[in-house]
Amino acid sequence: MTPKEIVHRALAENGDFASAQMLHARMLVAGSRIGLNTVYRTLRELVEAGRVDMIRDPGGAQLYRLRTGPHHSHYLFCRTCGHSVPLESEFVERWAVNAGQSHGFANVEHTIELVGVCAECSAENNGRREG
Amino acid sequence: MTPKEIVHRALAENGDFASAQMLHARMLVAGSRIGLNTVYRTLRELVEAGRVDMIRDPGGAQLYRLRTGPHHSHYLFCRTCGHSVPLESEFVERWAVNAGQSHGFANVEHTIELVGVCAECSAENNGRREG
DNA sequence: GTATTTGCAAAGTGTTTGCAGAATA
DNA sequence: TATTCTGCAAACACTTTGCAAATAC
Repeated sequence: MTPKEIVHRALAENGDFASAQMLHARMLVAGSRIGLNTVYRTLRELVEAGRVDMIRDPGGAQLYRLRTGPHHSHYLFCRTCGHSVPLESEFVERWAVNAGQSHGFANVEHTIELVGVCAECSAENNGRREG
Repeated sequence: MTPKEIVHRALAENGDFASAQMLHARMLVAGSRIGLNTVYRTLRELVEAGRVDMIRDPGGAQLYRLRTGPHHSHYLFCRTCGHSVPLESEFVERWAVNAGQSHGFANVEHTIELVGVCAECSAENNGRREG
């Protein structure tokens, strides 16, 4: 099995966003002999090829997830369990393009991340308040 | 001059987004004796107090900028010269809240960053193509 | 046999923490 | 004197790079 396949499989089995190191650990547990640098390299390639979406952890770490549709998505991410939901984001896409154009900016890329607590995790914390 | 004043002044003089280390270097150059950890600490406090906006560099580094208005802003950031423009973002703000609610997420925070090349930098690169 | 790919470990980057000394009340 | 704040340097987490062995053509 080539590294690319190993990484792809790990992403597919994981489903949600995971860090390179998490994915690497899983691969090792699954019996694959693969280096962390290869995982990073492959993930970078997949991101560049548009087959994987990448977001940034609140701590700054990069998290990866197999892209579901043909376009890049923005996600709603649960800070408690890590579950993520792709969003219908056509509006913001357009807003982003507009904002760039109206200020004379070229080659505008955007990063949009929503982080909260999903319904399930909220339910578990019913009696508690955070903050 | 207290560290808080030093940091605040450096932010004010810089105007645009700058990393903690850049700001620290400036302070040293300006003759202030201050530690990098104090800069980080103070910046964190200012962010928590809502007086400074923080974004993330494409490389993951944290950049800080004195907040201009009463609310947090989103910015259009030039990847070439580092210049930033605060955006009118009421629309996305609402989109973000909506997206969170419609999926049952609570305490949703958002990160929205637009990175491109500003008009001036584009002009300088007229004959060139990137990528 | 040459060019590419891989894995290990070391280096690099940005940020946070531990602790002793200085300033303050 | 007790408390808080500050700076240095070390620790820390994540990512990238250097290099030799393995693989492919």
